Amino acid sequence: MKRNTWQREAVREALDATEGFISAQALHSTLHASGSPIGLATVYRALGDLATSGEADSLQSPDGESLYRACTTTGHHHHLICRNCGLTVEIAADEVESWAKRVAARNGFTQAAHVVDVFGLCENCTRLAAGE
Amino acid sequence: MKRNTWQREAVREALDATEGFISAQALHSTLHASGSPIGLATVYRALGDLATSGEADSLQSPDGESLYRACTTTGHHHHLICRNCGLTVEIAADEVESWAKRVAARNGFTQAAHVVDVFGLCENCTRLAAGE
DNA sequence: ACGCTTATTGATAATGATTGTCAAAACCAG
DNA sequence: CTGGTTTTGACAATCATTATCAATAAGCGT
Repeated sequence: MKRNTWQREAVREALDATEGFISAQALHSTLHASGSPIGLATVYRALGDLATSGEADSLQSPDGESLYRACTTTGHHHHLICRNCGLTVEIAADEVESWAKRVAARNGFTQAAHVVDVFGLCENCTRLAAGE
Repeated sequence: MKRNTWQREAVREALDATEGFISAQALHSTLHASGSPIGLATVYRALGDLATSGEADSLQSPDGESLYRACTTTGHHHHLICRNCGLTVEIAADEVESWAKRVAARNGFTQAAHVVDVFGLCENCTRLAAGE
């Protein structure tokens, strides 16, 4: 059975309160900083569970860390991420969903999961970069 | 200055000879198996260089490893990767290209790069998994 | 061909994120 | 409250990758 513990709540809340993606380590630090004695391993477990149950998104940063983010929408979706400031926009992509399925099927693949993320410079950072 | 060493050549060749993506560790093992005394650190360095110079593609596997692959096509393309045996199919995706551009533009993003990879089980591994 | 300067190598230590372990504590149904 | 399990958390273990640094070897000028 799945139990409700304050730890899991704490992780969920901390994640909700976070803008953009955050690493498990960083989230653990944040929690500690606000006085929670939660253990690191527990944060990993909680994040893993949230990701599995679809309540959180996860992706790999270019340097190999796993980053997590609270899902605002319930469905499956992808991200548009500013590589400079970390701003994240959730994007629905039915178009891509069906494409991925089609391509997988055409090649005999099953259980297709996909990683579709767009990195770029957001409007703001574009301006900054231009003026620099 | 950039020097030419047999080690770098060896890595390039081993990568060329490999179907699909391979991890640095695996490539090192392969090289060792074929009698090369090349060091692990050197394989990492060589792969990093190849990736930087655009002679190789790199991506992160879902479990955090960095995978490398010699570029066969010069153009931009994506991958369909078997998560069990590593079989890789290169897929062109004009559809996705234009989608990514459109989405980025609509949100004010510039310099959009994207990561679009589909992981699944290839025909073969699907059969194996089913019979298991 | 020779030596010299300096990039490169490679064995190993260090790092850093993540996962495994397992006894103690917490949860929830009855 | 009590019993049966799940969950926690401190810490060890793992695993990929990076840093260290003395020894080696590339490629230049001669």
